[in-house]
Amino acid sequence: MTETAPRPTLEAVAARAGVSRATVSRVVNGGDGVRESLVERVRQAVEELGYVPNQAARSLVTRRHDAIAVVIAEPETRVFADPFFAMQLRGISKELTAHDSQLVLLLTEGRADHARVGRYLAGGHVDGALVFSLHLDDPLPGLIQRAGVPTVFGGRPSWSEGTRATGPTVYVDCDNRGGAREAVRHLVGLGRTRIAHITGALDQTSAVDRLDGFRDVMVDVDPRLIVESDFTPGGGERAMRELLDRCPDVDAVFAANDLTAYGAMKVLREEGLRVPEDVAVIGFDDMLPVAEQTEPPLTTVRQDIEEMGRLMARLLLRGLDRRATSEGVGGAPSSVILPTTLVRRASA
Amino acid sequence: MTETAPRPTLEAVAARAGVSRATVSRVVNGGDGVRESLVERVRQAVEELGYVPNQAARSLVTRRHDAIAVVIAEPETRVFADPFFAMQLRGISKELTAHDSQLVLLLTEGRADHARVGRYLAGGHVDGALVFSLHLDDPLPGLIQRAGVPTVFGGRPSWSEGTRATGPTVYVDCDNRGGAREAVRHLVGLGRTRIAHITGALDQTSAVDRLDGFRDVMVDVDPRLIVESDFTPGGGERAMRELLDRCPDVDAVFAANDLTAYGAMKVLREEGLRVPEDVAVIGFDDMLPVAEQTEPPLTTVRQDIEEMGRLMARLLLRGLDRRATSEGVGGAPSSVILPTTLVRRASA
DNA sequence: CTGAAAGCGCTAACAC
DNA sequence: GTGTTAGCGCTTTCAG
Repeated sequence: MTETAPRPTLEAVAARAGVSRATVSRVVNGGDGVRESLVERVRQAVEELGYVPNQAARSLVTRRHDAIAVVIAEPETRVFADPFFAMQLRGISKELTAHDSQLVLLLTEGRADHARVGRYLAGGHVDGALVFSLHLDDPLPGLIQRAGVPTVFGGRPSWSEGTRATGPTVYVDCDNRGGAREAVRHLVGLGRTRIAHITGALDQTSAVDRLDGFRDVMVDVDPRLIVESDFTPGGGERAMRELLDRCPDVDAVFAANDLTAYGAMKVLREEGLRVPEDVAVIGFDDMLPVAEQTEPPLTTVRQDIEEMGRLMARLLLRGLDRRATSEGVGGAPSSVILPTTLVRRASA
Repeated sequence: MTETAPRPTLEAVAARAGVSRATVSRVVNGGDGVRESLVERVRQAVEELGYVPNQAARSLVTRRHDAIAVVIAEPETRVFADPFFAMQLRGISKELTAHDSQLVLLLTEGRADHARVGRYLAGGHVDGALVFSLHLDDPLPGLIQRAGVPTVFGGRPSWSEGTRATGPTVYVDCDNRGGAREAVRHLVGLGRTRIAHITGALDQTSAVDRLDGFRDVMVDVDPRLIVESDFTPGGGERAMRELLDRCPDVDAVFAANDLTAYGAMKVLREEGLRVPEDVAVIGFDDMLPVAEQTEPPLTTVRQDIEEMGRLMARLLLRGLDRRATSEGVGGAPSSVILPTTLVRRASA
């Protein structure tokens, strides 16, 4: 705890530099159209006084805040289970920093918080929002779009197919379906014939898309080879047990993510089955702390999570800049699907 | 991307309710000292117009922002390796929400960002800061304190012993030393005699404190039983190998955190040693996704990370409120050390 | 208990 | 180029 000192104002700088407030303002905001000698004098005054612009005063007139909100709605679980959001946040943070914008983090837990977030966003405190819409039935994304705040979503929202009244939905995601296909094809290329899939939580589009990718390749798959799970290690364990029970002849597993694969491998080991000799295992995400630590190291589908975060921010900022300048130069930003790559390690 | 609608102002509400701006302002900010009937009328007008106060305008005059910054300085690694920060953030977020404050997240990577963060904090954009000072030599915490922003630190800062010119340093931490002692005593109670310690990164006070706790109990420990590591699973593996090499007779390991314990157990298994029969293992943190998933489940020292976050926020807010009202009621807030508890599972 | 009036610090037209 | 002049939307004395 320390004391707050009074801050010098534009006025003070102007006085010290012997110019008008307007001139100081111009210099502070880029300084074009001001004589070089004056620019220098103002700069010096700013320096000497330790002047820092008052953001509140500036926002009041510009109606910009140089701040964007990141909304993460997660009733509990996943935010902690894997470092997914931390990485995404880092990507977002980097991009915002480069753009001199601040990151306002809004974490919600349950409906009680929805109203609060809606109000905040509608309140015009931020220039835009980055929202992670994890569950199909989450009302929050809708609320947010209705709030009239420029928004980019992380992960394909469930309604992404159509166009809402408010305009096209912009989102960033990785190629879940294509990545899944590549993983399964790899398993097929290995000569495996009884290839199973442990799904993610099917109320999230990423899980649905990965399942679709699996089906794309395994067209007439024995339905018993698909077992529903939830993206967690514990879920992976339960699913693997069930799978082994239903189909003892399974010789490969494509797990919806690395954590699930980890759980599955644990069960496989307990059952005395060797990976990959008896059962090949492949994950999704390439969450380093997990994928490199399994035994054997996990073959998996990599998505560049940090880049996804960076891209979300970039898309949003670009949209904001566009509307700020000549409305409509270059067309509205559209969604981006990032490619995935198969990372071969030892498990498949 | 959507369009931003014009927002109703206080003026509009006043007109609609047939009162003055001042009255509306009073109602919006608590409404004491206003006749009940008017309060009602204003409330209704607010409702009908969907009025939301303009925070910038308000801040301009009140000089408060109802926002606090969370600064996380982490050159790379740990932020992702474990869900530590995610949990802490959730705790912070909950407390801030209850206090109607916003969370501005500042992630830094390296010195380049220090200036930026320093400027931001000094710029008076937020009412206070919550800072995670992870490394002993990090210049950022000092910078921040100098910026004159009320601050609470997460984890004991290295200089916590003395009092800085700016006043006492307030921080929240768990009882690393006591927790370590308890863990080691437990091992002793199990009849183990060759008890080793794999340290955390010793440029962090938490690692140093846990090591001290270990030493408190193992006063004349064979120095070969202490091996330095870095809080990561890979580090834990390397350390365990070295340990086994130096002291094949080791019969217990106290690892500086769960991730390290995980790495150590992996090596133990590879070497054909049973846990806990041959070597008992105990961790620190009780990071559920890790501790419950190891084989066998990990005995560990639990710290309530979310509560630490909540407490940091509470301490900061309390300090702010105090100075806002009658300066100095109840004395300056002081640091808090949260207790730890030993969670017995199967590994020790 | 309520209203009128004076800014908070800054930007953006518009003059000079 | 540079200064002057209006506010941005809100809170807060100060009268009434």
